[in-house]
Amino acid sequence: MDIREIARRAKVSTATVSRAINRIPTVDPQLAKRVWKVVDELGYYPNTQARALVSGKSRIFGLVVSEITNPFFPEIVQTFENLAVQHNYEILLTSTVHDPKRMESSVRRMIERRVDGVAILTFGMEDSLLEHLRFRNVPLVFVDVGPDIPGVSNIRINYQNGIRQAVQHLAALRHTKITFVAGPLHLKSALARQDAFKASMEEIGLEVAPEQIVVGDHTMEGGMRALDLITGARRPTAVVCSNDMTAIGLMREAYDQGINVPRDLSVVGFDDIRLAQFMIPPLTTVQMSQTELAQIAFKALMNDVGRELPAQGKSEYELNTHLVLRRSTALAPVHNGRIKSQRSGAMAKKAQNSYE
Amino acid sequence: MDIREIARRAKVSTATVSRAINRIPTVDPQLAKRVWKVVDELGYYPNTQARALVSGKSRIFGLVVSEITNPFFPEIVQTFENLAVQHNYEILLTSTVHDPKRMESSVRRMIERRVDGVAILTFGMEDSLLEHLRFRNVPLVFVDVGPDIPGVSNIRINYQNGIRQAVQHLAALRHTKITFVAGPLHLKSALARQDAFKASMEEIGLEVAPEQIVVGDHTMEGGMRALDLITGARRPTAVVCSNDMTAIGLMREAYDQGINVPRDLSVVGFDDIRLAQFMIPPLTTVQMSQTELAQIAFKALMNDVGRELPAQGKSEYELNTHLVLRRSTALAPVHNGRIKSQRSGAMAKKAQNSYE
DNA sequence: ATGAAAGCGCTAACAG
DNA sequence: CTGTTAGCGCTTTCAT
Repeated sequence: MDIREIARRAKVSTATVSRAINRIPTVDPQLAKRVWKVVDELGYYPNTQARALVSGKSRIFGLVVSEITNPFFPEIVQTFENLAVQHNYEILLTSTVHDPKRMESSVRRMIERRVDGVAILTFGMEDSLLEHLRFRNVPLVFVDVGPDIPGVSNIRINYQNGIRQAVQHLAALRHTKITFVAGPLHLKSALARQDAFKASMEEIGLEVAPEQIVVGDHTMEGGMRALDLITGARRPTAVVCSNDMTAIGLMREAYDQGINVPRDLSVVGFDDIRLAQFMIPPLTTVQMSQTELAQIAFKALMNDVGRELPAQGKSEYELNTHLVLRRSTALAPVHNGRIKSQRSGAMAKKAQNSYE
Repeated sequence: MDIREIARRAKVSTATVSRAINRIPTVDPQLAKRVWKVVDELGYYPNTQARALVSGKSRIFGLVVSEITNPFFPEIVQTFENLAVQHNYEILLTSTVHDPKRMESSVRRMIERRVDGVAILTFGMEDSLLEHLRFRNVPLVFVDVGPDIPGVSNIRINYQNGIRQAVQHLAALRHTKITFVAGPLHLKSALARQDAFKASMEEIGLEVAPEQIVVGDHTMEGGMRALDLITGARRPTAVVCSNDMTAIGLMREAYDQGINVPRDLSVVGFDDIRLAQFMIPPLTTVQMSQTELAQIAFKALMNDVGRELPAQGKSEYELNTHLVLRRSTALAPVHNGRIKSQRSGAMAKKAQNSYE
């Protein structure tokens, strides 16, 4: 069943069917109705491949993520998909699973399907691959790691704001020995978070000794291992993690070792994945809205689509971050005498979102 | 840049280029090499849309889920994607977000893109929509809810095995008042789990009073609400949840109310989403392997693809379930006297996977 | 306002 | 073994 059959049955030309279906206003309402009637009766659906072939537009946006199973992404993918449906786009989702081969095949698949744009959320991509995409004038949007190339949109995350709030919150609770569990430092995003932490500490005159930074890997397992790294001789009373997964793993290990969060150890995460609020205790964390991120990325792509020229200047977008108070932080325990330390839980509950 | 340009530069016909690219063995190695050289030099990628148009195969599999953000799905999507890459397929991921309109648009998009098969993981789909797909002879695979129609593959989940193990585990820990938090009962999968629970209780002579079944909605929020429903007059000492999200919400609420899991209340989940092991305490749950599920679904689709006839008989697949012991269950507290009750944690740790 | 026909990039007969 | 050519299903000039 194709457009010709519809044309035959509606006794019009294929051109008219095409026009009717595409709601071109110049077609006679009578004819249009006749066409739609046949279309509905036969349950005809236009062939997108054929349309794409002739129009040169696939109406597909590529979405490259590191791993779909990373809780950070599903929210983004869902929002992106919602937007895609609204605008009659499809998404081509690929994951690199931290494998250069997969990254390469990702790009190849995008090109072969002739995507109209690609959002890269993988925290890092080889330049040579990028070239293949740029070469074909595919609109691109990067988060955080975008190169400074015209025609490429970048979403800059303001890590500093949220992390400063986290550090100051901890300081206000009288913590002075605050450790940071970093992510893999070859990732710009991980490095930026670490830098933001150092800067925030210095701002308020707190020194950051080398042992106050331990390197994790942004996984829950890494978070579990990280706890042992920080519970050495000079154990901190608070720890800021480079992402929520790390914080979750760390809290889980703390539980195993009988360390009570937040009484013995305050924990702050980063990202605010949906799960954070369901942790025990609910995780205080720096929010970087996944919904907003997806919206910005989609908008950036839509904005570049249809532009003929390689898009004159690069576009920059910014996404802010801020602390969300929950219950994984408390007043620093009093050093000697083990006085019954207070939990900030109740307070935090009332003050929730006070930084928003 | 198209196949003609390659042909021109390699001084062969387009047919030869096509053959070379598709690795048809009959082409002269000399020519093939010449073709590949040009292809690499120009960075040529065949246009999938054109290929699909002429071959009638899109090499796209549709994947319909309820919500991408439901932690149950990412693992499935990732596995499905891995398999897809291996077999040179793409996945078209759509979510119904529990909205009939979205469900409908899902099907429409699948058909418009001419997918070669669809895996439906939404726990329920309207028959009329199904018809559109069947009408076009699109291979279909359902989980659990599949209709008994020839040409449709079904993956049947054996809920009974896992839930029986859960109930018997609890009984062995001397629990007699065990409550079940069901999911939305209009879902076959939720109903089947509830039935399995009832049957398992009866098998060992434990009665299930009406108040021992409360209805949740398979969300964390629902799990939180469920706790209040069960902590009435005759509070149970153990609760089995219809899915892990419910269990996670319930544990979170228990924490808020000062109810200690597992000392005061044993909790068992269902699904074994990855998060379960990172809960505090790690959640004992019935595993229904998401990886296996995805593999079976993919295989079912691959198996039906290329078949000319509407696939003679329907294919049935089965997926088993089993209990994974972790640390959210313990000996039932002694009723009077509040004797220091033992945690089964340590035991469970050693006995882990004993049911596998 | 409508129709005839060219052509998007590729594959697959068919001929040679 | 290679080339010529006819479509795949649709959109879009260009005539009418």
